Amino acid sequence: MTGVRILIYRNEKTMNQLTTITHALSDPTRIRLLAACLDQERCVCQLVELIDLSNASISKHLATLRNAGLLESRKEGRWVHYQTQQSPTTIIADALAFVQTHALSDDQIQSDKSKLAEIDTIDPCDLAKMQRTGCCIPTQQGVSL
Amino acid sequence: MTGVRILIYRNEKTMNQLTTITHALSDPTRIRLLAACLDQERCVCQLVELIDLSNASISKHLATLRNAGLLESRKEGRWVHYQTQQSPTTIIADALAFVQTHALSDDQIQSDKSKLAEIDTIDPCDLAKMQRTGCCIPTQQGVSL
DNA sequence: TTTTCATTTTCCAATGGAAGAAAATGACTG
DNA sequence: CAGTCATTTTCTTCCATTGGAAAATGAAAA
Repeated sequence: MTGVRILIYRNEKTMNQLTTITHALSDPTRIRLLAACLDQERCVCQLVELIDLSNASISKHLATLRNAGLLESRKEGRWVHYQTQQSPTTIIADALAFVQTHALSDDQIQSDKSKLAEIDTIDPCDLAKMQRTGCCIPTQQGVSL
Repeated sequence: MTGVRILIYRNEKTMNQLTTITHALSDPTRIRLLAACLDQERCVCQLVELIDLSNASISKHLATLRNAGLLESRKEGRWVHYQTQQSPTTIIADALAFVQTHALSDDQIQSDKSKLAEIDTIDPCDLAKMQRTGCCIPTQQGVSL
């Protein structure tokens, strides 16, 4: 058989997906949220605790990241858990790698890491209650946060 | 000497640079401009010819890409030539590679490639004159564009 | 079933980005 | 120097995005 068919993929939605992803990555709050979910799953109330914005705003930022395909969410009762896309296409994998490579040296992201370590020591139910009531919850190590 | 100093770079401007770059990449017109400059230097009038927007808009988009560090410009008399950053930092190199890898399969970018090949056959002075006067310039192969 | 509650959506005000027209720049040309 | 001209900047308008408050959702708990 002579002659070679070269198949060239032309995808008219490539641009759309590309700019949806870069737009999702163009906001510092969303970079912080993504970085917070890079190494482990986080529930919304943990992310609200991390970042000083209303839960409505955090929720919208998370939706933007999920719609771009960078995060995925899992519902467990009343709680929603977010983590980075576990079945990434190459473009998503590359975008996540880009953030992983270039965001972690940022001071804010570093201090977020520390605060997340603290947040991890608190029962999410207590976290949510604190956010609801605006009060601190006493823990074994004293009063948290 | 015992003890190891581990130097951790903490850069408070990392986030700023990261989002400046991703914001520059979050617009289809800017992706097209960047893609057009990936393989060779282009002057503004060539890019205006490629994309159906005012020269003012093109100029502003190019400035955004240059301010992000993705493009660099070279002035030659009244003409300004743009090309991709020739001394890229790692984040810039990664961003350019991201576009190179994921934008080229887009239909619009593909047809831009074809049109750029046509544009390359035209003397930039004629191009500028066409844009000035709104008239076509006859060429050896007939009437261009 | 009614209440509680974590999260999302809706609504509105404020901000930011993108577009073109026209003025301004800065450099060649006569 | 005056004129021409490629490009950039300014100005204004329009549309998209962000943020919080409050209503809506939907799932557990009482």
